[in-house]
Amino acid sequence: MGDLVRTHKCNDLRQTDSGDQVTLMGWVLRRRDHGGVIFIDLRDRWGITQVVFNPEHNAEVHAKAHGLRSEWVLAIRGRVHNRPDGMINDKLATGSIEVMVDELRILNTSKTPPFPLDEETEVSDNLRLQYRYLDMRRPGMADNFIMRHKAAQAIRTFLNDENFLEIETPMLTRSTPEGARDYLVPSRVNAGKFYALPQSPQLFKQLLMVAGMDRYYQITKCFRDEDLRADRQPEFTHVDMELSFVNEEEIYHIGEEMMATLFRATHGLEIKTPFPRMSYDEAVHRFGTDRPDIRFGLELTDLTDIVKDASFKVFRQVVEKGGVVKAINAKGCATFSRKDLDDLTDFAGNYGAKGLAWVKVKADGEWQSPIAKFFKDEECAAMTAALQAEEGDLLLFQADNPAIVHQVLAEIRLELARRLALLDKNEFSFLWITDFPLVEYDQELKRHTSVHHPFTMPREEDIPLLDTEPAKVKSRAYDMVLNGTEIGGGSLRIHQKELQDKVFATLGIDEKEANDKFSFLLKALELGAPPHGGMAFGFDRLMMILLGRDTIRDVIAFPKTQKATCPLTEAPAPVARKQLTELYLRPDWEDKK
RNA sequence: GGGGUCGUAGUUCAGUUGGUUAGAAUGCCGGCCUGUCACGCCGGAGGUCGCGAGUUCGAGUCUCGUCGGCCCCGCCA
Repeated sequence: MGDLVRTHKCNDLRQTDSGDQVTLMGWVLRRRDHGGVIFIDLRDRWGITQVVFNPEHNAEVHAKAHGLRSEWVLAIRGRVHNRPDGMINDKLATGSIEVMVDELRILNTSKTPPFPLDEETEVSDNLRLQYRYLDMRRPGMADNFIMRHKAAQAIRTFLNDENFLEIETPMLTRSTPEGARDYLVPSRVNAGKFYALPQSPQLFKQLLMVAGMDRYYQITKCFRDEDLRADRQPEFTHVDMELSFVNEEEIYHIGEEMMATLFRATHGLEIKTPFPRMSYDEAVHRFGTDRPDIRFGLELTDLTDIVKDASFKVFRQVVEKGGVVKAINAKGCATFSRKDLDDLTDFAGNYGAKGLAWVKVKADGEWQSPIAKFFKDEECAAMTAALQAEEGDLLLFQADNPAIVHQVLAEIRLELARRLALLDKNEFSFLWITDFPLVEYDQELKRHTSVHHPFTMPREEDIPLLDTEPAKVKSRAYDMVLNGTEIGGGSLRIHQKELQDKVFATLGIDEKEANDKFSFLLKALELGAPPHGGMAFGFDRLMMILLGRDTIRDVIAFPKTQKATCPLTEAPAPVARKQLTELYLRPDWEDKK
């Protein structure tokens, strides 16, 4: 750069700057060489400015500019000119001016990039991640990270103003039972012992409440060693918070105001608060899921009572075995072709459906369907009434145990919404889900497991049920759902040892194990733990929705592939044998090959 | 652990029923061009068809395996 000092960014200059001497630095976005005059679009994080090399203005600099190529890094000094009449480019914020270059310094050259840095070309994920620093130069990507920064700042400002303290918690901590698989870190100075990377700062934030910090937050990394999805990465970011001496209402209020602040800061959008609330039972009953997308209808209708005595054996036997029969009325979808229905049946199969019964409602309410013949007229009429079916509708049935019926129909409901283009990315529909069960029975483990986590407070009036019918106990937990995605959740926590012991017992964690794994928490609960509760938001998912992207990878600077590798650094990678022996690790995978 | 899909020039893709020398666009290189803004015109280079077997007179194309990307199920308190 020599003695050159940047005076402006590439989005700064306007006609009011005409005549000024300026110095810009940035990358060559495009070069238009007319043999005579040469135009370069110079790009930086802020924008684009056209710079001009004219042989009549400065022959030496013009000659040098001939050699410029894409993504070379330049410093240019020159004078701002208003563009000639009719030459104004409306597509550029700086399109009414250009900089006539007096001095050109090539700060660095560049090889031809391995893929075009425009927004249009769809480049393979592998290549993008391998050259992530180039991928991030593309305008659409750069915007994501600018917005992510703004969002984080808005959240910090809001929580600071609400008297929260940002406090860091350890990345090297201990493995705890329950939950996801841990990432483990061997200890060099403690042979045979391991740290775990945190799945969340859950226990530390509770201890911060015991410490009297009263209101804590942290925007922090969490780690879970599970298989990846479009919206799941092994390391991801939580907006984590915890409050003392609060009830649900105060926590809902904080969550709602934080979202309102966030949408104002990022989209300039006023979202409506308070958010609607729905119990877990209602959500599952009406939508088949505890994270319903309420931007559209297509709700589930329970037909179990109507078909329980029908001559259709498939439905009747399901009901006899304690299953349910539910259906969705896909309004106006009787136009679906045989292939559409076959595709939908295959789709349902992904979620455990054994089939997908369908009915097309014709004129006069007549049923066109492979199963129509199994039902009496009054049964058809009762179902038609329950589903509010009209001519032109398509009815989709699912009969099985409730878990399958709900999952299948919930997914079909979403698939129908996608096919019918009912999902508006610019609509943001928030919802609280409340009154979750505390525990559910795990058939494989033959015991109850936490729906939220083991530190969740049961509803007080349900506590006696812990001994008799744990599955009926409701918890004081809540999820925030945005457009069908769970973006956050939390609970009031247990703050008394007796109750925590009781819940551990319900989960099949005996006194020895509880003391072994959680003695530090149990001790703290006996040393003046205040009532407390909180929540955590999945920051990456939130940004993904906010930016209308289809994958969480687009809002993470250096994400992993589906196999949890990093094409850029080639992590994970082998390590030297010495490193292993230092850690008291003796690999046997070579023998196993 | 399982299902699906994709892999051809630097990039994005096409490639018929298995049949001569694997194409297009863009990018790249060279030349021309003084008002473009996805500049234009002319010319050129560029391929281990992911990898390995197999079938066949002959494989980008068919079969099997394998590696990798993506989507999904399971898993993710």
